[in-house]
Amino acid sequence: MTKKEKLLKIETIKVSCQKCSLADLCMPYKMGSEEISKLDEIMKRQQPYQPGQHLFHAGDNSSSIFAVRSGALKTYCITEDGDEQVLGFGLPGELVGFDGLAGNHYSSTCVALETTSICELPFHRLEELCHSLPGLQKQMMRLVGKEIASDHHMLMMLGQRSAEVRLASFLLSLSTRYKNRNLSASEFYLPMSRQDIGNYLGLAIETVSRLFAHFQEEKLLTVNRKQIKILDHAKLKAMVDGCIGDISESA
Amino acid sequence: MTKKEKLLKIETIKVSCQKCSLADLCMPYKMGSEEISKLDEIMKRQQPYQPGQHLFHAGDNSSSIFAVRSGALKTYCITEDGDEQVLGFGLPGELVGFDGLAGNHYSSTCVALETTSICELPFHRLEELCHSLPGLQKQMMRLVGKEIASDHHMLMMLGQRSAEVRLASFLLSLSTRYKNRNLSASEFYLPMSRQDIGNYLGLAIETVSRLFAHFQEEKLLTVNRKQIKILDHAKLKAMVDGCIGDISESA
DNA sequence: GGGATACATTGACCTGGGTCAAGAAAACGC
DNA sequence: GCGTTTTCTTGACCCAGGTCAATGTATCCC
Repeated sequence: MTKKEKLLKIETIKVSCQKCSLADLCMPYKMGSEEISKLDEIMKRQQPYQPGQHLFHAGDNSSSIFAVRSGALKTYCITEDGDEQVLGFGLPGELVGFDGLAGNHYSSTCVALETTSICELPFHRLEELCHSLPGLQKQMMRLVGKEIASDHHMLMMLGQRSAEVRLASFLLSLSTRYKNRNLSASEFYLPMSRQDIGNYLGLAIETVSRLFAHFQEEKLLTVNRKQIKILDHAKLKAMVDGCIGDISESA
Repeated sequence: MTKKEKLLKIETIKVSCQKCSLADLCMPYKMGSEEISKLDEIMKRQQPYQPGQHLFHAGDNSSSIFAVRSGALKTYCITEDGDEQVLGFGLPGELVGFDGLAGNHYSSTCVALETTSICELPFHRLEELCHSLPGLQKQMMRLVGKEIASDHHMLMMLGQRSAEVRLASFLLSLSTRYKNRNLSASEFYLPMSRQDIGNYLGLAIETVSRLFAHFQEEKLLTVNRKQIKILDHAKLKAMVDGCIGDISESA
């Protein structure tokens, strides 16, 4: 919301999918270079979003899928009595807005957590293109399937896992996702607040805090505000296992 | 698993999508009649599944989407330590198997709860057909979007709702779905066990039982084993509201 | 720099719903 | 029909994690 980051030099606005370092994680994955350049043509790129700025609100007419180039997003719903349920986070190379495919409007809301640059893919152009590009068609299905599998993973977490396991699983998921983006798997920055983490995992923020403290005592990791350093990946993994296959980001 | 229902006369095996009473809820929704007849051509129809018989297991090579003609399905995952998480139930006119779109295999398992007749739509044929039929393409996206929205609804339930609200919401969802199938919205049969309900809603079966008892005391409904009669739809709705928009089956 | 604001941690306490156990009532199989 | 098995209900007890409250610590903005 503030302007502190306005000075941040954004040099990523006009990069084609072809040259994008995230191509392997994103829409172009496994598509031919001719297909990718057609994809490029329909892609809209704009000024980056500022923290707190919304990509879309629940109820908005839906028109596009959004790919994250840099930064981080949060998607959530608002219940009728006004509270929020965080549905997920969007990291670079990930896509949001699939829920808009269902009808004419989004059922969720999406907001930038930090300064975030975005590539926008209009539905109707995508749809057209799907008819001529079998690779894109496949890709859309793959991504949508991944979205569904990821939701199922969360349902398992919320349905049967202890608070401890939920947080461990969340941290490992972030770790894997950063790793796939060629960032450190063991040291990373949490783009979201404790509030968001707690809400996402179905826990009170106090519980999240206490678990971080507990994990530190156990020498599993160190936390300093939003800076995480994972010390014992294996032990965290062991906590989560006997749980669920690691779905995170196997592509 | 038993054979008690084997004698049940199934007269629904060879009905075309054109004439199917569920067409408005299912894949053909809003498609032209020429499109539907092409859809019909790729549709496989088989002998009905018996209770306990599986449509697919997690890990199976994925090849099809399945539409329920009659009966009921349960989809679930198995965690590594062997317990089950119910992901949802398939009623007539609903589709399962979308999670198989992600890769080469299903990530969930699907089983018949009662004698269930099924229409099977092979992916590769669907994909081909999508290229020539824009209506089908749209429809696939719509259905997939609905699947995602429904998962999001469950995440909200598990993330923030009390046991009472979860069960009320579940019953209302069934009520709406039966109503859309021209069955009674106020009196219906639960095709799943208390175990399945509890697991699905993230509750112990004892809690489910107690809530049913409690709802009866409050004159909200009557329960007799699996037979439900809703007496005060409004009050149930009120419990759930201040919660979430009814996503059930608005199509 | 400093006061205000938002976010995070920590402690004390409490409760919703889980667990364990026993019994009732269907459904099943012969 | 009649044991057996499975499913459901009900009661007694208990604990993981929620709530409330106080304190600490960045960040913001003038």
